[in-house]
Amino acid sequence: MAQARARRLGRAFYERSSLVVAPELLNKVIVAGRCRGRIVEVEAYKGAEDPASHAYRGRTARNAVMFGPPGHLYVYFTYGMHHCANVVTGAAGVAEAVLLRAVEPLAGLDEMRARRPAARRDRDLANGPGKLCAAFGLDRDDDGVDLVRGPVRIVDDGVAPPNTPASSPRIGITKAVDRPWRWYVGDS
DNA sequence: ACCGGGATGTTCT
DNA sequence: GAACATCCCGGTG
Repeated sequence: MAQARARRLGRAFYERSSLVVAPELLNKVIVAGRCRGRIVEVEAYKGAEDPASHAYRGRTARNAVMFGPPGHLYVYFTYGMHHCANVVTGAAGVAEAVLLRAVEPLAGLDEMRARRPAARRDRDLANGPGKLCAAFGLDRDDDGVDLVRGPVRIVDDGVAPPNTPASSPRIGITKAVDRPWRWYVGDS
């Protein structure tokens, strides 16, 4: 079926609370080079009010991008092996971000398979925060890239977010585990 | 299918 | 020195 032309999200989209931006990122498309994927799972983190956030105890070298202007990528390295990618939201100086937890591959699957040899099925290429960074080739070099003007981008291709996205507590954290700040596309 | 443990190195206490 | 916004493999049922 015909699809509206993809349009890059503007700065204003990101300059809002992570709790608002997170569910709206569902069904948007992340693009890096030839690779494209539909965002199907996200989590919100809110610096000062959120003990689970990297920014909770203030600015450090690692989390500096979270304190910068919205619409940039915050990429960090963890567990000695994996990278995770976040979309920085909120005004400059407000350390909020949305973790990209899962993406459904749309294009560039050959590149993704080459970078994710452990994935047995295509659906396993990017269904996790570390996996999607590997599949799309995101690493520390992408920390701070501008999603509005830079090489990695997030676009709206005409597929609306779910009207009532499924939500649940966040995953893989040990603090503030009760907050239902994870959203996902139900049938994915 | 589900569960348990090990890998691996940066960051912060 | 501990914790970590994770992933993979090999066990068992």
